[in-house]
Order: sequence, then structure tokens, then C-alpha cells
Amino acid sequence: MSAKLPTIKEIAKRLNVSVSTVSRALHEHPSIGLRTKMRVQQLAKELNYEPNQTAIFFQQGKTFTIGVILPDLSEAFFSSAINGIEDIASKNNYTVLLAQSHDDEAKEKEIVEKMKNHRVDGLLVSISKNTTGYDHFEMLKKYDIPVVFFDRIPKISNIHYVACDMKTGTKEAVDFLLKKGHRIVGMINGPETLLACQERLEGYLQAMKKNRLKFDPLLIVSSNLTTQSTYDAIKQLLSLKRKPTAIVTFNDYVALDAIQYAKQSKLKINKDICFVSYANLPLIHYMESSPLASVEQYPYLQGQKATETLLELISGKQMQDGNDIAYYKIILESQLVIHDKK
Amino acid sequence: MSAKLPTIKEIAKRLNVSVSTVSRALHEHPSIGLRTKMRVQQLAKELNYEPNQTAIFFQQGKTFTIGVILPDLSEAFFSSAINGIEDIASKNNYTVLLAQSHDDEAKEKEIVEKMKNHRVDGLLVSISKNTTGYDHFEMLKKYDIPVVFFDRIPKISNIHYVACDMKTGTKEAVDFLLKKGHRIVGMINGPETLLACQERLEGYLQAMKKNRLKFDPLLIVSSNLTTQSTYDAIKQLLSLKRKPTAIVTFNDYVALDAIQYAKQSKLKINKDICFVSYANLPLIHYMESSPLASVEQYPYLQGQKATETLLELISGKQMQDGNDIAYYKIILESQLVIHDKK
DNA sequence: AATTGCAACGCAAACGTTTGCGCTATTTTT
DNA sequence: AAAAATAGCGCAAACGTTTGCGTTGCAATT
Repeated sequence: MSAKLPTIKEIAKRLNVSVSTVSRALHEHPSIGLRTKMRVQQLAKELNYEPNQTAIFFQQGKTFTIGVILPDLSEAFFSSAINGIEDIASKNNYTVLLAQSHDDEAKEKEIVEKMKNHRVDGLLVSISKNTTGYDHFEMLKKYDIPVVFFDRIPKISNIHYVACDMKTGTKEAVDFLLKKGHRIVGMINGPETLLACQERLEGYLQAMKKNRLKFDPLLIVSSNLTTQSTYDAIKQLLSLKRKPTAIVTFNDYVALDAIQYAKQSKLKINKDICFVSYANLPLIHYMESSPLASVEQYPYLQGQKATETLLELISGKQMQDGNDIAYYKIILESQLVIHDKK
Repeated sequence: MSAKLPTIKEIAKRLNVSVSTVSRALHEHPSIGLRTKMRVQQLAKELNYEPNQTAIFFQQGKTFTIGVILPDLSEAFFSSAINGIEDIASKNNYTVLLAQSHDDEAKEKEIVEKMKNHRVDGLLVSISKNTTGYDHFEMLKKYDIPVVFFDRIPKISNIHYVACDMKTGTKEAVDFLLKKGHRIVGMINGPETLLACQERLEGYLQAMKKNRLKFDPLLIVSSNLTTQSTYDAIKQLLSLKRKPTAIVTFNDYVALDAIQYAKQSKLKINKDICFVSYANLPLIHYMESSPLASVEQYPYLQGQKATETLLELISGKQMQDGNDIAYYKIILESQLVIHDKK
């Protein structure tokens, strides 16, 4: 049943020319006469010839494939990001090899191995929250596989990345709450391994400083992003003597859990206690008890930008311009979006 | 900078043996002596040898890659499905090539072309809602590329697919509403190109029949899944003389839009009018104005099952057992989940 | 008429791996 | 002691494509 796919050889044989002629004819090479070029192209179309990509990949040592490693696709942020990645990639004739780390460092390492063996031309990574070592990424340099991190950036230097500026976003968010009259603002932050956490904290501190408020360390707690951990975090905040009237949460998932806990504690959302979060979920707009405002992180755009810079790195790789390696650090401005509740 | 990757040749040269010996030694071939086998494996480890997958792909005419084509990753249903797909695939040492059709038939055809050229070993497809022709899938048979459809199934025969049984699910849903005392139950269905739409309608009809209620065609309207179209649909339902007190919607996105419209029409959700939908969104549980119940479609499970059957087809392809092609039609039972509102 | 130039094409290597077949010693069988 | 079997390894082809270099024939230049 299996139809033998026509090859360049086949065409060559039928036309009594050499394979190289066929190859060149199909690539519009100047040194092929018009007549033979036409004949080749004609027959190729007739036979429905398609170049065997695996052969080309092998021959060229390039796969036109980029690997994407991210923690979990069911998080709306990432599915939105990969949306942008896929769009740009396919626009440039690249395809996307996908894998999830499920926030497991060992799995992440495995995937990197596999991607390397697959000879992907480059890698897009949002690291697992549990990753502490980065050797598996360092190693890729030896193989000339460029890596661009996005959103979840490790705290090391000498890497390319694109991310949102969480510092100014957070600053705006805290500012917003202070202007609304809140004086005690708590924060549920995330895992310290992430650069974004540090930035959130810095933004918080800057906003406090700017408004000449003293910093109370007790108001900063952290969650490892599980529901239970978030419950613990908000419980701790609510048990304080200086109880916060507003809370900035690490992301919307944390916000939702925190809000649920607060509700069960008989607190009125957006009256007794307000929340501001980061926009991971488009659906938050459909909800009643939701954060007052969100710091938009533009996942789709981040995906696009990350892919564009990766493709640039890939094509730049050819012209080995010495060792003047500059590292891309692309920062998108995040923006506070105030939800218009009716 | 680019480290030359060690090859089988390199190992052979260093050990003064032939490449075939090295290859066999690494594959535990019986006809290689223990001594040389050990020497080869040792050196391979030392040099950090990794087989060049592109070469293997080329040589074997297999890529250990499956292509996945779906409409839009940002729909939670699909991101959850691909989650299951990726998990099963990676467990079987396959990788996932991803592409989105964005519900565009032309794009879908392009993607199929590309996947074919990439020599994917098989294809997993959820068709675009705008796809009406199926030649691009038919063509794949000639190339021996198996296809398994999931969730969004075209209305043609001779295909493999896995899907949820929407008929019984819908029946349960309508039953549920009738038991709650509703007598006029409307339905906002989706694009007719999808098999699932037909099943939903059948389920509706069966439930009505079973409860000896007469069928009012005016109560069935349809949306093309855009917000505007859904608004039009619900508007039509609400303008009926026999106005429904409960509505079954095609999916949660439609439900949310419909609910929003109803709210703006000063209707109290779950009092004046009730909704039952299909569980595309995990987040629905966090909302106040949400459907009373959902028909769970198990996207993760569907993804898993679809991948498993595809892998089976791929490995079964080897042993060409004649033409006794049986078509897999895997039906998962859907289940009505009643939301526990506090 | 001899030289140069160029257009148009072919040869063959290379990419890394697998695998059927053949070869040589050594061992086992008669 | 001769014949047969076997263990252990090498040869070389094959997969489809690209590409540097060589070769031809013919036209243009001296």
C-alpha cells in the first residue's frame, strides 16, 4: 500500500540527467539551463515530489525545529505564550517541539538531553520552579545550541532572556493600593529561585519607600504555588496584629486560592480585604470575587519576542563573529490593568 | 567554539575497529565479543557519545515524532488535552510537533503538508470548526501516516477517533434539568460540521422523548462560538414566547457569554434562568454565576487515549497484516458533574 | 588560428547510522 | 586428522540531499 515517495534520484533517472542537476534545478541555481530547469520542475510537480526533510536535516545538520520547555501547559499563561511562539515559528518555517517539565528538575534535565539529541536549532525555556542547578543549560553552549529564557528566568548571568519588568508593575500595583487608602499592604510571593520574585519584592519596597511608609517584614510571606501553601500564607497574614487590608499575590492562581480562603474566613472581598494580582488568567474578568487590578504580563507577546530573538540567534550563529557575545535582555513593560467592576 | 560531537566513526578509529562493530556493540548485538563490547561502551561514555538522531531518523525513515494539529491552544480544553498527549508521547520516547490551525481550513492544510514533509510517524488532529473538505487527511493514507482524530471529529467514516459520548452526557444534562422542574429547556448548539453537535442534539431529543415532552424546534439555536454569535443566539431564545427557564450551551465559553448577556438583561442566574454546559474550563468552580452543572469531557484522558491508539497504529504499521483495516472508535463516557454551590 | 571565457552539466564525496553478507580464526564435531 | 560449526569482526551498500570541483562544448576574444 505504501506509495514509494519520489526522490531526486528518480527524477534524475527519468530525465537522464544527474542528481546534482535536479537538485540545482529545484533550487533555482543559476548554472542550470532554462530548458532542463523547466523539465525538472515540471516532472517534479507531476510526480508530486516533496523533498525528504529528514535527509535534509541530516545533511545540513539543521532541523528547522525549536524546542520549547515549560512547566505546565494547562497554566493559561503558558498556553498563551506557546501560542505566540508557535505563530512566529511557523511564520518563519520553523516547527515547535514541545515538552513539559511539570516543575520537576530531573524531568527538565531529561528533556534537555532529548532536545539536544533531536538536534533542535534552539531552545526556548521557562524553567521549573524547583530547578536549582543550571548545568544542563550551560552544557548546550558547547553544542552551539542557543537558549532563550522567558518569563521564568533563572538567577544567573550570561543568558538571553525576555521577561516582563515585574518591578515597575509591582510598584504600580502597590501604589494603586496606597492611593486607594490602604496602609497595610501584604504580599504573597512565590519561590525564591525565580528572578521575578525578587523583582516583585523590590517593586514593593520601592513603592513603600516612595510613599514614606516603613517596611514591615511580617507582611511578606511566600507560597510554593500549591493551594495548601497559599492557604498557609494567607492564614499567616490574617493572623497578624497589623492585619493587611490589601494583598498583592504572586499570580492569579494564588489569588484565587487566597480569595477562597478569605471568603471562608467570612471576609468580604473588595471590602474587608482587597487583592491585586498578576494576569495569568483571561477568565478573571468573568468573576465577581476577583482581584481589583492585575499586572498584565503579555504572555503572547513574550512568546513572540522570545521566539524572534531565538531565531535571530540561530541565524546569527552562522557568521561566527568572534567572541563578542552580547546577551539579549529584553524587558517588556508590564502594565497595571484596573478591572472595571460593574 | 562549537565542539565537534563524537561519532561512531570516531570511536571506531580510536579503538581500531570498524564502525559496524561499534554500532553493534552499542546495541548489545550478540555477535560482539565481551571485551570489545566493554571497550566500546567505555569509550562511548568517556567521549560523551550521543547518537545523532537526525542520522537515525534519516536512515530508518522514522522520526519518533508525532504531529498534533488543533485549533487553538489557548482554549483550556486543548491545552489540557495536549498535556495528556505530551505525557504519553514522552513516556514512549516520542516527541510532539505542535501546530495550531486557528480554525482556518487553509492553514490546516498547510500544516498537514508540513507535517508530512517532516515525516512525522503519525498525526493527532482536532479539526478546525471551519473545515469542510477532508482530502488533506485522505491523502495521508497514501503515505502510510496514520491519523487519529480526537474531540473535534469530522463527519466522515473510515477514520480512527477518540471522543466523548456527548449523547448520553447531554441526555443526563437535560434529564437533570427536567428533574429540577424545568419544562422549557433551550439549547445553544455549535457548528454543524462537528459530530459532537449532532450528538448533543440527539441526546437532547432522547431526553425529551423519554420524559414524554414534545419537541419545540424554536428552542434549538446555534452559535459559531464567537461572543457576538452567542449573544445573538441567547437573544433569540429570550425573545421567545415560550421562553426557556434553562439552557444547555455548547461549551463553557458559550455559557459565559450567554450568562453575561442574561445578566445584562437583568435576569438572575440560577434563579430566573439556569445553565448547564460542558466542562472546558477548570476555573468555572471559582465563579459565582456559573452553570449549575457541566458535562465533563476529560480532555487530558482524551489526549492520552488518542496518543495511545496512535502509537499502536504506528507500531502496527510494521506488520502489514493485509488489508483488514479496522477503525478505532474509542468512546469515553462523559459524565455530568453537578456543581456544589455554597 | 590559437586562446580565453563561460554556460551547462556531471562526478563524487560527505553527513552518521544500520545491516546483510562475507571472511577468518578458533573451537567443536565426526 | 579432517570436516563442520561457530564466534567475532570487517566490508560496503544504502538512506536522500547538497556542493565543491571538474569536465565538456561552444562562443567570444585576441
